[in-house]
Amino acid sequence: MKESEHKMLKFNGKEYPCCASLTMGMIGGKWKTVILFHLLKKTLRYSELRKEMPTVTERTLSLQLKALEEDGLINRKVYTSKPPLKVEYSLTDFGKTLTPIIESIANWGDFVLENYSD
Amino acid sequence: MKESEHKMLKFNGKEYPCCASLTMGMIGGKWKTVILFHLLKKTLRYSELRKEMPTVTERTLSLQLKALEEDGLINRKVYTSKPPLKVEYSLTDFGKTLTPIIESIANWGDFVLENYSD
DNA sequence: TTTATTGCTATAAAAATTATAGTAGCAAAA
DNA sequence: TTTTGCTACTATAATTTTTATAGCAATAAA
Repeated sequence: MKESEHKMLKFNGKEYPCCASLTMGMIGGKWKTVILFHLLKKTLRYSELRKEMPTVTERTLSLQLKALEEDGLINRKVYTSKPPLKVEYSLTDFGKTLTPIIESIANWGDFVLENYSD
Repeated sequence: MKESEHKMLKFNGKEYPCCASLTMGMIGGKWKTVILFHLLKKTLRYSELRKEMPTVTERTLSLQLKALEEDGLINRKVYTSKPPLKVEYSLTDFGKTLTPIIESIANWGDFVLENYSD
């Protein structure tokens, strides 16, 4: 089988070479899982997310929120059209199917800190 | 609490704002989980990995293999110093602790294809 | 009146990824 | 015997992603 004949998986108009890369295409951005991790506990406003993730730039946060929304993983709700704005982000039902993955990713981070530190 | 006072987690000389970002720092490269996914089943040579991942460039594959090695997740074994070379990559014991995460990432990709396609 | 908050966007620089081509020593095919 | 291919990569440059820094408009508090 030639390289060009490698079977590609298609989802949401994008192509992936395997099931793992499909998942990573949706949650693999540097900050996407961190966003999802915080939204797991509760709905958060833009400014609340920013406080939870002080090291991410606003541009990146905006872009990743948009990507997550486009992939149907989170909802964006605007409560007032005039300033002060109130925008809330929450997991969709589809996004909630990621819960076990996000939790195990967070737990592995804790596990590493406890067992492999220095 | 000021932004600058946000508690940072330290591991392997790098700093992360939360446990999820620590994990993603190690497996969050665009192709790292795909590499790990293939090594989960068995040890593979460089050329075998390349065949499994035809859409990744060799430079990126090399760089990500090096990063995974530096983080202690995979082993690199050279069998002959003169050409033809034989280089094998395998999971370390530490890398194997990621098994449930990598598997759930791959399974979620399959799940999405089965239940949310078109 | 100055400062802060809201949820972002504009511009430019840095970092990550991709595209393309090339290396050396050996083996098989033409 | 010349061409082609295999091994595990590296070099250079282009593109894409992420970061850094600053700024917006409306409102409210100091």
